[in-house]
Amino acid sequence: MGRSPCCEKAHTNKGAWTREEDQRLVAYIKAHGEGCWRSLPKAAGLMRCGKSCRLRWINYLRPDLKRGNFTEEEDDVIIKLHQILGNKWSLIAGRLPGRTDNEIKNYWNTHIKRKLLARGIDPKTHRPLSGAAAAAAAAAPSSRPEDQPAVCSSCSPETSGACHSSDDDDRASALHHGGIDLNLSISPPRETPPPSSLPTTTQEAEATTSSTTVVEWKLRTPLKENKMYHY
DNA sequence: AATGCTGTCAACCGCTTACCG
DNA sequence: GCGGTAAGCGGTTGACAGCAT
Repeated sequence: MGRSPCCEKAHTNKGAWTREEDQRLVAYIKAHGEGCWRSLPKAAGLMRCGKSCRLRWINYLRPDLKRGNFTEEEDDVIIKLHQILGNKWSLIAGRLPGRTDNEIKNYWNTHIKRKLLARGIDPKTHRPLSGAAAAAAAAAPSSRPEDQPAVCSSCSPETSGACHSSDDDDRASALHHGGIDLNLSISPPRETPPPSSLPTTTQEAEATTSSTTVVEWKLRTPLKENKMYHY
């Protein structure tokens, strides 16, 4: 006895989404809101499974998404949160308005991991690499003081990786690391960014002015911004 | 110009968790 | 409390773009 499939695979599209599919999904959600993902594809006239629709909406079409490069501040927050939370991408994403778990996960795997390794830090444990790995890292170009491990000053390198083992200690740990209040209390993720996190770039400013504008901007976005489109 | 390699990231897969009757 | 279903999550894959040779 296996799991029942999430959808009728024989009659569903897979792979990259087309512009028309995006438009259908956006139009449906704008009209009816995010409801039952399982029934949404049929209602919206999409030959996709609900999971696929949900992913497409959450990771690409949501109007409150912030596109573009991660800032140094975001990098730091991700590193600090990962040190505390581990691979809990959705929790990390919840602290970075406009960023998705998938985006952060990809960014971690492609950029931050390498950045930490270059600093001689094990991206899994956030502890300094030992032996040959450390030597190799030492030869790497980035060895500035500000590039030193994101390990709290009161933790020794030997203990930093395991110094916050208790879940009950998350809040204290958040305050403990880097001196920033990460406020890890549980709250509904993906909320609209607070006024204090107003966009700074023109594009971001445009992206927060209206949902319609953003969706239209995304659907107009050239191939470079969305290389998976096969329009 | 052609080919191979590498980096990026959207999308899929399968497992876990939450919810409901 | 139990079982079924839907949603959520994290790991992985694969297509594409750009760079190096």
